[in-house]
Parts: sequence; C-alpha cells; structure tokens
Amino acid sequence: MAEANSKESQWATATTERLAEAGFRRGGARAAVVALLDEQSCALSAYEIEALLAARERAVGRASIYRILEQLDHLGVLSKVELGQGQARYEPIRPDHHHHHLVCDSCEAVIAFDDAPLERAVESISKRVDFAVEGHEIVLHGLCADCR
Amino acid sequence: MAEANSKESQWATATTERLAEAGFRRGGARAAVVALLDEQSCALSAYEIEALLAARERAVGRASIYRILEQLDHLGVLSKVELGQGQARYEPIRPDHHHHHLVCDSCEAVIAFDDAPLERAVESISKRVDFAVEGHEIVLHGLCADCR
DNA sequence: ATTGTTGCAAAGTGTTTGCACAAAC
DNA sequence: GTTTGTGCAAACACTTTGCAACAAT
Repeated sequence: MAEANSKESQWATATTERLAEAGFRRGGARAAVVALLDEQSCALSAYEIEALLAARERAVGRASIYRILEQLDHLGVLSKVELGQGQARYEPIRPDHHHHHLVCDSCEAVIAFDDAPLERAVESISKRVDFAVEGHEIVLHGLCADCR
Repeated sequence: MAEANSKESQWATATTERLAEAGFRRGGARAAVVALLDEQSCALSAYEIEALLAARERAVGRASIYRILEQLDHLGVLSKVELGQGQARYEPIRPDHHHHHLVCDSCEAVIAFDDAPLERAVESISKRVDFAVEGHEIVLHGLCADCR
C-alpha cells in the first residue's frame, strides 16, 4: 500500500500539469478533488466525492464537483463509468492500470478486475468494425462473494 | 426482414407465457409494450417506447412503461442496458442473438455487434473470479462512420 | 483589471411512487 | 367481489445551469 503512493501521486502531478498546460488557473476546489481522486483506488460517485471532501473539512460545492469532473474527463485524465446503478462513477486514468468492474446486484459493491485476453478481444474488434473506437467499458454483474 | 418475423414473435409468445406462469394477468398496456419491443431489433429507451406507442395509437402511461419494463427485466426476458447516455435502454433477450453495443460519442448512434472471442473471454473471467456472474455488458464508444 | 473559479439555489432530465379508477379473474 | 393493472400527477435522485461573489493571473 505504502509503495503505491509514489505511483498514485504521479496521477495528481500529471493532472495538475495538464490543467496548467490547458490554460486553467489553480483552484482550491479542483486541487482538493484531484487529490481525493488520486488517493482512492476504485471509482467514486459524485456524492461520495462530496461526502469525503466534507469529512476532511475541505467541502466543495456539488456543482463545482460536477464541473471539475467534466473538465478532467474532457482532458482525458478521468474515466466516467456508468455501472447501471443510476449514477456515474469516476476514476483516474492510469495508463498502466486499466481495469473493468464487477457489480453486485444485491449490495451494489464494485470490484475491479483486469484481463489481458479480454483487452485483446476488444482491440481485435476495434480493428474490424467501421467505427473509430476510442474507449470501452465492460461490466459484469451478479452476486458478490458475501451476497451469494 | 419478413422472415425475421417468425423468430421475433417467438419472443413475444414466450414472454406472454412466462408472464402467465408467473401469475400476472393479461393487460393491454403490457401487451402493447411486449409487441413493440418484439418488433424493434435494437435497444429502445423508455421515452422512445412511449413515443412509438403513442404514434401507433396505443398510448401507454409513462409510469406503466417503467413498471412493465421492470417486470420484464425481473422475469429475465428483457435486458436493461446503460450505454453512458444518461438513460437506460431495453431490449428483448433472445438466447441466440446475444450482442453488445458501439455508441457514437458525437451523434449518440447505437450499433450492435457480436464477437465470439469476446464472449469466451468473459466466460473465462466468470469462472476465475470469486463472484457469481449473471450477466455482462460491453460498450465500445468512439465515432461512427458518419461522424468520423 | 480581467478572466477563470466557486458556491448557492433553481431548473432540468430520467425514473419512481401514491392513489384512484378500470380491467381481469 | 377481490385483486391486479393502468394512468395521472406528484415526488424523487442525479446532474446541469444561472448568477453573484471570489480568487488567480
């Protein structure tokens, strides 16, 4: 866990740089959101982000959270995923840590997984179809170990 | 197109049977929704269903549409898919016609595709994880041929 | 001084619920 | 006659927008 920190802070650093390059000014709310996203390892919803920031005494307005998430998504550093729970979730894009999600239909738990053959299958399809594939999202749903 | 009808009506027939078995009464609104879903080949949103039914002079209340879709989903004959467009889409589950979706980020077009290696990769993952996988949803997004 | 950033409240969109009436059994 | 199905309107949850105050450049 401790050794993950250096890798995780890479994302926050790179994101801050990208923001500066893109001409954004430094803003406290945005910095707080970036720092929070950087720490969490799996996807968070906007409400979870709001609650977590409030809990650490750096409350950020809901509208600002959505605006910031949208900016980061457009910058290409954040992935917005819809797991069929009626809300979007967001997670940092770390080139070396691409993964997908298992969603428990009972308790709504979200578990990450990755799989090389799956990625290869997606790449192969991307080349085959008459469509410029830019990204993909794979969700397996069912019952987690606890709910089964 | 004409020869597809016999196959498509199979779903409506089987669904009507399943509804009866499950103890549901026959209802005009539900029959209209089932008939409509049966005809369309790709996933529809609740609003599209409402509009299409109204256009054919068999208007069904919005609440009823959502209730019916939920029942069919629970019965296991309908698939609710979230393609990241902020709304759910629904399509009949036809065991022999399993497919996934390409979504155009520009024009929101939805195109179906299927791929055997992809399905095999998902099956393989399903066996590997500590999770009772019951279904999966794969969405590729990017730009369609027209928008590219 | 200018322009981007933030927070609040209001509005918007897709979905669900409460309730009265109609339809199926 | 009892129970389920349906439609309307209201409520709801998540997200977006308008606007005034604030902070970065």
